[in-house]
Amino acid sequence: MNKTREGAGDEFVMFQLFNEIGIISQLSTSLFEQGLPDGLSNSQFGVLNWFIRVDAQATPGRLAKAFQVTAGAMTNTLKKLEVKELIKVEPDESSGRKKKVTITAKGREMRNLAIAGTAPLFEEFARVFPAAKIEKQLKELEKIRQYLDQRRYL
Amino acid sequence: MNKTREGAGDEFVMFQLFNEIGIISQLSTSLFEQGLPDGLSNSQFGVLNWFIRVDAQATPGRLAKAFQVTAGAMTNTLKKLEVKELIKVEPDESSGRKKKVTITAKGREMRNLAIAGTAPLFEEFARVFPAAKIEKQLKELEKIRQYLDQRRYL
DNA sequence: GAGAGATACTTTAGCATTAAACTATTTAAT
DNA sequence: ATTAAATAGTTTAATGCTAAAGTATCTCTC
Repeated sequence: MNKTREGAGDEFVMFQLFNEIGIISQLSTSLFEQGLPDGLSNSQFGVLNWFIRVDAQATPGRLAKAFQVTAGAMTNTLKKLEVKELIKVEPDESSGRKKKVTITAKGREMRNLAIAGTAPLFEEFARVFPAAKIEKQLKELEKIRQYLDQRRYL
Repeated sequence: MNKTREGAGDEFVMFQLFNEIGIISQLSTSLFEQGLPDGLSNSQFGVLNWFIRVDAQATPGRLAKAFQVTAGAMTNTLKKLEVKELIKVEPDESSGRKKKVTITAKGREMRNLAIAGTAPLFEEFARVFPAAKIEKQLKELEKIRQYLDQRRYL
């Protein structure tokens, strides 16, 4: 969202909040990607990490929902990962329009490299920002995200 | 308690925070842009609004810093605005490599349309989220942003 | 069982962003 | 004065994202 906006207080604060969030998103993504292995983007890492943390397989649609991006965006990300052989994409037995996506051994290695490469950054943040406060922060932001997510289909 | 595990937890929370922030940034920008006048993007609005709220003129470099984007990104945004005649770009008297950017009358009108078009959204948010909490949130996020901003030049 | 509608995914066009290479101008140092 | 380095801005190539149009497949209703 955008910067300073004139207006009556309450609305303006919300505007500032989105603004701050936009900048943090940009800066943190940029910083994070510097720690990622050669050529692996934030989005791509997200997908690999999902396979380790959530489920061993998924459809493109499920992943798109998980990351709150459009199906087109996910198609794009998956294509990049497939070319690099970090994931495998197969037709789904149960339905002709679905696809089954899984992570490959090479994908797991890459994910571990990514974790290793970015760990120092997160350790640093954990030292600088008290976890208790961050957790509170996180809960509030989750509410906002949930509202936005529900709101978009209006 | 296992100290190692605890430490790992702290880092994970930070990871989640950035994740949540990324999604909110995406969703809020998308929602915000729906309220903008035809063809005006978030970034473009940001620049127009800056001229009203901060200063009547600027160099491209100053704007790039203000929005925490690269010079190339700002060049791109300014070009779009110039084509639409919402800003005017002139050579700077004082230096041959600088440029002087100002907003046009048309640009002011467009900015006002943008404010009008997006006001309902912010009113809605102000109704849903208590301003006091948002302000606290904002202050915490500002700290994180400041840290990130300082951290990036390391 | 045929047609309408929903669902899953892909493609295209357009916007944003970064990083890095490139031009041009100004400043500083020798 | 020359030359080297810093500064201001642009360009290019790559990424990400959305929205909207397009394809194919499944499901449901009549």
